[in-house]
Amino acid sequence: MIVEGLNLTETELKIIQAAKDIFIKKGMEGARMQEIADAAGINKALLHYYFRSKEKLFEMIFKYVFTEVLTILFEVVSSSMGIEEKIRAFFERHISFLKENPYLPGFIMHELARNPDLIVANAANLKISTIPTEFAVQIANGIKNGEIKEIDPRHLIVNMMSLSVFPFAAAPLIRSWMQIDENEYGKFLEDRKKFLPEFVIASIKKY
Amino acid sequence: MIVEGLNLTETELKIIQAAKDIFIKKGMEGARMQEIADAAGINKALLHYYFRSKEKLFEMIFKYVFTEVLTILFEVVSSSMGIEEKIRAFFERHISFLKENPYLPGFIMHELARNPDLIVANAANLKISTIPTEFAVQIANGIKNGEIKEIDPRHLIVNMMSLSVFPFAAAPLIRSWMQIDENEYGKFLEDRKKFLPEFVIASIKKY
DNA sequence: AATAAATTTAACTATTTGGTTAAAATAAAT
DNA sequence: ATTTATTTTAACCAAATAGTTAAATTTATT
Repeated sequence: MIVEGLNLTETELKIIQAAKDIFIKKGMEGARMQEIADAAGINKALLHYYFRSKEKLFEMIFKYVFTEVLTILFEVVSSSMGIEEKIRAFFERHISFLKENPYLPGFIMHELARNPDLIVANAANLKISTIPTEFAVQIANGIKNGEIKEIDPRHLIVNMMSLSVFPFAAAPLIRSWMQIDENEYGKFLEDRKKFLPEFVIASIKKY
Repeated sequence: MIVEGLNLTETELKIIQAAKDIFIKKGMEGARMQEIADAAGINKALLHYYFRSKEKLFEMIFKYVFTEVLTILFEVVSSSMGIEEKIRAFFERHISFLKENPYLPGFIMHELARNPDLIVANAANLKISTIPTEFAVQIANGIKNGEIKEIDPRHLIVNMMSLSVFPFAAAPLIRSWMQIDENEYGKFLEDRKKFLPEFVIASIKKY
């Protein structure tokens, strides 16, 4: 899974899973090696026996998580659907993914702020910039055909990301404002799966 | 400024300003007392002489920053303008504010994830939930009058926040994707001041 | 059974860091 | 000039934590 291709011991897997959870929840600086060892059901010595240092372990986890996020993120956008269908699919899938990984947005943003070079090192490999090109072309065609308004595809993509991600990154804040519990907030997020596509489509469609 | 009402020594001010900058950039756990002392141009002993502990200092800074953000955030929303005017004013002012405090969104989100109780302690005092009520009523009226579509005001507000805040919290990521420098990204954000109001208005207006 | 590999135990090192202390030095107030 | 408040110096303490080590123990391989 995480290590490209090859074989992973059961122990290595347990470590990686534990490290992923804890790093994502607490960040690189907040995470404790002892805590990771405990969560993996092993001891610190063995943890260092498998992964030399906290940094190495973190970099590996970050790389994997970062890749996973970007994949989910652009998978739909670069698919073969029509624009409206694509927008609907994006929010459906992206919000579902974030519901299962609610701490992910906060994690990535914080680690990015702490050490922006993490991207330079990772993003470079990950054909980031090339993936959404198809979508940009699609938008351009839509504009030509008169189906949609003249719009900068970059703004549109950033908007879709914003609308999808922010409510997860700011969840406790928004919940406190709305004065609802986690369960109710889950419904609110579920609502958005239907609401957001209409919101976005309405704003770019020509009448 | 930060301490309600009263007199602040020049030294106290220097400390508070330094602490604010460093806490916002590095977070509570990432910040170092030595670094704060250095940035304030004093020494650690004096820093502790004024502010007993890191926690006390942090809590004070957080409280202030949190209040500042919420104020800016809801100031426009609860003003006396019409809906469209209000939406335009919101993005104009909010994006301007964030441009001057680009690390703020990441900071607040991270600290909230780390310790959600920070809100319970702060948000309670800050009439958070009451402020945007006017806006909700305004939306409700707009719907009745047939000016705008039926829309949950909560979604609208969360959307406006998302569109405004996310590009700052995820700046390094987006910049890396767009392959542009800080200056160009500044222009992109400036663009959004005009683009976002149209985007939002188009999606809620009835035709 | 014998050998090798994986895991635990537990004590230890080194470093970082928040926080303290007491005395000396400087600046401000009277 | 004398007293008081502020600031520096610099050594120090205590706690947390990443990382190491070597021996013992368990588990898997042959």
